[in-house]
Amino acid sequence: MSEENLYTFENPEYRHTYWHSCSHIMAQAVKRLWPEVKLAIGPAIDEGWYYDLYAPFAFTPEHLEQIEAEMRKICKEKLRIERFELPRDEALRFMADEPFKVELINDLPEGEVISFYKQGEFTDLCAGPHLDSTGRVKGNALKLTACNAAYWRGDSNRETLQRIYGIAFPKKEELDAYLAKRAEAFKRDHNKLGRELEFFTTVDVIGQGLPVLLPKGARVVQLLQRWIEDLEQSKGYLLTKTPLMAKSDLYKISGHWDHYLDGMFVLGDPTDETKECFALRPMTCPFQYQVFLNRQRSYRDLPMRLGETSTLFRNEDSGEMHGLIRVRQFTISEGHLILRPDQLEEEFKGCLELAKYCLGTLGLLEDCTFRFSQWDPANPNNKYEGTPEQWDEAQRVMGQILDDLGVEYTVGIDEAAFYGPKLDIQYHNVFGKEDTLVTIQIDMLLAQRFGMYYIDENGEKALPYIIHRTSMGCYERTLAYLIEKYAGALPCWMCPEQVRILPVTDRALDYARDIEEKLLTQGFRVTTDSRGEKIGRKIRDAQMEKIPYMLVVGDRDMENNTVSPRHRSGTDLGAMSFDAFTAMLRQEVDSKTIK
RNA sequence: GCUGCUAUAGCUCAGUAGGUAGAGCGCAUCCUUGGUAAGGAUGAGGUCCCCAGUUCGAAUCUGGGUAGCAGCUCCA
Repeated sequence: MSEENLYTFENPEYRHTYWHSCSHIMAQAVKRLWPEVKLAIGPAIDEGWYYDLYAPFAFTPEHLEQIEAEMRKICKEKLRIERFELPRDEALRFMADEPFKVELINDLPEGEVISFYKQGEFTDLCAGPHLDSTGRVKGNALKLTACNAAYWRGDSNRETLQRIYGIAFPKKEELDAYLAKRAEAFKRDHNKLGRELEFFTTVDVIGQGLPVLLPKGARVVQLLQRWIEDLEQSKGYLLTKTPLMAKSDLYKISGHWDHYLDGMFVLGDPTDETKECFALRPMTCPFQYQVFLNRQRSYRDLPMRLGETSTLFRNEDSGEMHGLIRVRQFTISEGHLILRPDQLEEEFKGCLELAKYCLGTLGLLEDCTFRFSQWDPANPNNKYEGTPEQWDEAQRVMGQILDDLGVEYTVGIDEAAFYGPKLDIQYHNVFGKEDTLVTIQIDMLLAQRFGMYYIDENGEKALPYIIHRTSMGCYERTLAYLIEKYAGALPCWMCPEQVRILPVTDRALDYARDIEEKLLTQGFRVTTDSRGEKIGRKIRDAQMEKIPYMLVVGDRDMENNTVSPRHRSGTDLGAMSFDAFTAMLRQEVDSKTIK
């Protein structure tokens, strides 16, 4: 970074510092307006900053406007921002009226420097760094964007604070551009667009987290499912179909009863030992293992690759549901590979390549990153199965494989499954939020619990390694991200309606029906707009519904026996023969082209 | 689960200091219709989310649910 770029927004450190100073200005403004408000923490984040506050009232949009106005004043006052340090006891006395700050100071390790930043009458406990003056912040290019709840120290057992988010730029135009971009992203929100375009809906009497897939959504999921099942067949996977529920006994063997009970829908009374108790399955593993256990297996049977389009049920807390992304019932391209140790690396590689191929074909891979999710050795609760030695071994093997494959990843501590480490493929959506799309896990524990031995080449019983994996994650979530990625205009091959025929006048209706029939016969998804509306209206409606191709047919086409396709992007492809059109469409569909 | 906000026609929303409701778009019928984003007329549609309470009377006030949204916490 050259000298002149050091203090520009191009420099992430400067940007961070700028936003951090904004958070102090915001806290100062709040303190001026409502001195009784207590301060928690106020860091810079990827986009802007927030400050967590404890107030005896709830902040409203009107409050935020007042705070913004006061912030502008503070910017104009050009207060010098000065750093100073205090010994611990003085620091505690200085912050005696701020209980959260006191807790922070008390938690600082012995010998740690305790620094403060002062601007005018306001001083905050802070490690810095900061700008040198509040005058550096452009008052008319800042905006408080939201106010929400947040737990003190991220702990749901502690105080609920109010978190005010803000964003700022050096120039007003940049702020306006940012806000406009954000508004655009909201239009792509699958939860809004997916409902508008009739991919799914929710019904209050069905319940939270249980979306109804409407014909369009159901068709997309079916097409994805067929594609994945065929693909997995071509990779040597065996298809299974296992029950959606089982007696509690199964989950007791697998460990789900001990580690996942809160997340399960239990049918019956688990405390009544005289009656059978069932539970809907939250994962497929213990069911699919029964396929391996069906008979004695030889080392020659391995690798055994099992795949299943598997519907799962997880009893999420009521506040967790979100559109198609977080639901209580979902269907995943699930699978387990049962392996000899010497097959682990190659099969893991195969799983990773398959997932990358699937996400790449969908066009989602470019927005993905990889996370090596590990256990937390210091985790005080009983979240994980197995011994530290087993975990170290599983993570060592997985780390080795990832390095051998040259996968660039971040490490997520305490993100592992209860039975083993994971490679998570994280999708970053239009709002910059991330979610797991695909996960590939190594499990060195459950085989033993289920007694899944095979006979090795020496005639001895041996424990296999197991990979839990998915090809493209769960269908509902993937559909959500496809809607956002393409703003509803899905690639033609997975579109519920690929072609809409638009007769220019009623005279062309029979001709349109004729073409529709022929396209249907060839396996394309097509409808005819037979409404007595003018052609411009029909085109507008088809475009709003993001139909890939419109076939406008009128007298001219009837005379010449042609069709006049028009792509949803606006491209008019001109008159062509029916065969030429279907050949083009067939090519696009078969190659899964994205356009 | 926690905090805050929200719920009126298929959709987007207005409305009433408590007296059973409106607009635009959409939908249906008829007319119109030769070409790239809104042709016309007529009409049908509402337990104003649900259940209690207050009241002569509740869509409106109060309480409790349910669902949706934002975020936190948790997760695919």
